[in-house]
Amino acid sequence: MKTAENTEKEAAALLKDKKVRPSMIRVKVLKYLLDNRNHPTADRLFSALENEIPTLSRTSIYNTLKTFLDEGIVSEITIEDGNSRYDAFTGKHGHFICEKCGSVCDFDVKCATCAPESLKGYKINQEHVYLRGLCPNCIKSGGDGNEKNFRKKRCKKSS
Amino acid sequence: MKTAENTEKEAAALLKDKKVRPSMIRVKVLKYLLDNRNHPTADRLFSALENEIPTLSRTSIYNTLKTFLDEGIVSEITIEDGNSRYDAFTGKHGHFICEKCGSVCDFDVKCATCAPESLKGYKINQEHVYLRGLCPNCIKSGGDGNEKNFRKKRCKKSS
DNA sequence: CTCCGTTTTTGTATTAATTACAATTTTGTA
DNA sequence: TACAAAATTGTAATTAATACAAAAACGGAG
Ligand SMILES: [Mn+2]
Ligand SMILES: [Mn+2]
Ligand SMILES: [Zn+2]
Ligand SMILES: [Zn+2]
Repeated sequence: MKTAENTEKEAAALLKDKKVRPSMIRVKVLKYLLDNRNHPTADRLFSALENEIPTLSRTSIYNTLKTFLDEGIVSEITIEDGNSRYDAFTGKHGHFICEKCGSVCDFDVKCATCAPESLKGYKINQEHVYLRGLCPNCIKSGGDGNEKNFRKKRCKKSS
Repeated sequence: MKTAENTEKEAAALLKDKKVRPSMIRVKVLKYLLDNRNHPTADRLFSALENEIPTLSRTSIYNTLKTFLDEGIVSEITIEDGNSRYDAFTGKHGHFICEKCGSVCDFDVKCATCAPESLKGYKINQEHVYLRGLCPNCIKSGGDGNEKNFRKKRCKKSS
């Protein structure tokens, strides 16, 4: 089975592999992302780790994520405006966001969108497929999914 | 041919169709989006229209866009974090953003991503396909597309 | 181990997009 | 024309993200 120690070592190894010094913060951030495929925001990462690392600062989270992005260790999910989320799972997949509860989950993208011929001459670095809608939980708990205005609200906490 | 007056009428008709009162601001915003398929930000819309409507306020742009979103008249493109863009072209298509110059262009999405079976029980309202990379212009003008750190900068003006 | 330059982390201030909200203006209609 | 409803505006507030410089931790040479 996969123990906590295991993912910690896995994270450290992954970082060394990419020539990123495996500092405590970096390892813990990457471990969190490997253990929790919940596509956290920077703020959620901070909240999740501030107990474990009492001196942690938000700036460190942003610095760490920027390093990871530059090295291709994580990808940024901009499915929601003004709240970037991060993903360390590198396999090709799409993201679904529930417009009511804000949770983001993965799904398989079957047919590649593949570079269309109308983009000849363009260099394509990343491909993202995003779906928006309602998750089963939110469908159950009222709301037929046709309400207007279930748009993003400005709220610090989001899952 | 399509005259300026024509798109103005077209915009007004589209609004009436959706039971949205075709006020001057609403018509001009929608007309701009129909005439210019450049996926403007709220700020770009404001800049484009403030001459024509000297009393215009940014809040009105935001209000207008919110109304349009609620009525499904435009869609929001969150391809870039912290800078929503808007699109009045409702046909199914994907968006490419150049990571260097920030321009956004359309492309045809051939094969539908279509609701995957792993999302049974989910209600899907929207589908977005985003590509990121370099446009031909930016490839020409130096930069092989493999630089690190050509990520978003905080800058008011972006095309 | 100690010294010293490099890297990482932190704290604070700043930027900028978006929202909240109340006041004002405009509009449609009786 | 008169009045209620809707649209527009201005200002203040919120908040994610960045800039930047100071402090701390690290790591190799001697
Ligand atoms: Mn994912
Ligand atoms: Mn488009
Ligand atoms: Zn939900
Ligand atoms: Zn470009």
